[in-house]
Amino acid sequence: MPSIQRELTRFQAFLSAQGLKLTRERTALVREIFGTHYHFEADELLFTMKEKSLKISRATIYRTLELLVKSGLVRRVHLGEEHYHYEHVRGDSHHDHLICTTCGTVIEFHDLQLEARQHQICDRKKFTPTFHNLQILGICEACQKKGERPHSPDRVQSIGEVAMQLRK
Amino acid sequence: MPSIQRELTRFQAFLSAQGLKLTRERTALVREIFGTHYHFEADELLFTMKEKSLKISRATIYRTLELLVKSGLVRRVHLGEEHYHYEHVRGDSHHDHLICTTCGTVIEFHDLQLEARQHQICDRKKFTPTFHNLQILGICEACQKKGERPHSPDRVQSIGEVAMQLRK
DNA sequence: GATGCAACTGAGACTCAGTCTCAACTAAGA
DNA sequence: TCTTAGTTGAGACTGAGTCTCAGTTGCATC
Repeated sequence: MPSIQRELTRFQAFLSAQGLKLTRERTALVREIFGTHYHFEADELLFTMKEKSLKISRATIYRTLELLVKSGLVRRVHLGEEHYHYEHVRGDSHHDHLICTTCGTVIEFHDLQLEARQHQICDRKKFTPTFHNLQILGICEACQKKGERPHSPDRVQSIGEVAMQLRK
Repeated sequence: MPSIQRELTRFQAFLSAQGLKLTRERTALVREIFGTHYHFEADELLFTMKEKSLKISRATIYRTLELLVKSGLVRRVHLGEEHYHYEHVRGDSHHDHLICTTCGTVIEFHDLQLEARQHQICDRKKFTPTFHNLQILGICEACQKKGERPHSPDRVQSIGEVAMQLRK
C-alpha cells in the first residue's frame, strides 16, 4: 500500500510554501492518484472521481495535476498516445519506457550504458543535452506467450500512430 | 534542389496502384513539400498554400498527408510539440532526433551501438521491439556560441512540455 | 472530344484534450 | 468569527485533426 500520507504532507508543504490551500478536492485527488494508479490519464481520473460520486470538475483536475507536477510528486509523460499521461515520481528519477502495443503494459527501465552512449553522440554533434525521451514499442512477454504477433512496423513511425491503430 | 519529379512519379505510381487519382491539389502539395521543407507541419502547409493563393482546404491537406505517409514518401513523427510533424523519407531509413530547445533546429542521427544496446535491454526484459522513438533535447552548437543557457531540466519530463514553455 | 462515374474537393460541423472565465464558495490566519 | 485571497464548477472556448456531403474533376472508355 503506497504511503499516501507522506505524499499528502509533501503536497501540503508545497502548497503552503506557495501560499496555496489544501482543499477537499485536492486531497481527494491525491488520495486517488497515490492510492491506486501508477500511470494514469487526466480523463481516467475525471471518470473515476465521478464514479465514486466525488464530483470534481475537469478544470480542477487539470489544475491539480499541474500543481502536482510543479511540486515534483507527479511527472507528465508521453506514453505514445495523443494526450498526456502522468506517473508518480519516486526516489529513482529518470527512466525510459517499453510499451506493449498489444495490451498497453508499460515497463520502465534505466540503463547507464544507454545514457552514456547518448552523451557520446551529443558530444560528437557538439550538442548539450538537457533531457531525453525514449519509448520502445513492441510485444511484452505475456502477449508473446498468448501468441500475439507484432503489428507491422513498416511505415509506422510514431507511437501515437500505433496507439491510434490499436484503438481502431 | 530536390528531385521533385521523382517523388511525383512515385506518388502517382502509388496512387494508380490503389485506383486513386493524381489531382491538381495533390500535385501542388507534393511540389510544395519536396520543393522546400524537410521537416514540416500540417498547419504550416495550410498557411504556405494560402499565401501562394493555392487554396487547398485543411481536409485535403490532412488527406494528402495520410496518402503520402501510406505511400512511404513521408513519415509522421513526434518532434516534441503537441501535434505531429512530418519529414521526407530518404534512402536511409530509421534515425533519431536531437532537438534544440532554443532555436528549434532538428539534428538527425543514427547510431548502431545505441540500437544494439536497446535490443539488449529488450532481450533482458523478454520484450520484442518493433519500433522505437528517441528525442534528445538540449542546446545546439550555434545557440551555445550565442551564449544560450539550457532551460532547467528539473521537473521537465516531456518534450511537449519544453515546447510549450518555449512558446510562452 | 464526349460521357460516365468513382474518386476528389471545400466548407463547415464535429470531436476531443486541454484551457479560460467568472460568479459563488471556502480554507485558514488574524 | 471575520476576512480575504485562493478555489471551485459550469460551461464557453481553443486548436489540431476528422467527418460529411453536395458539388467538382480525373481518367478510362467509347
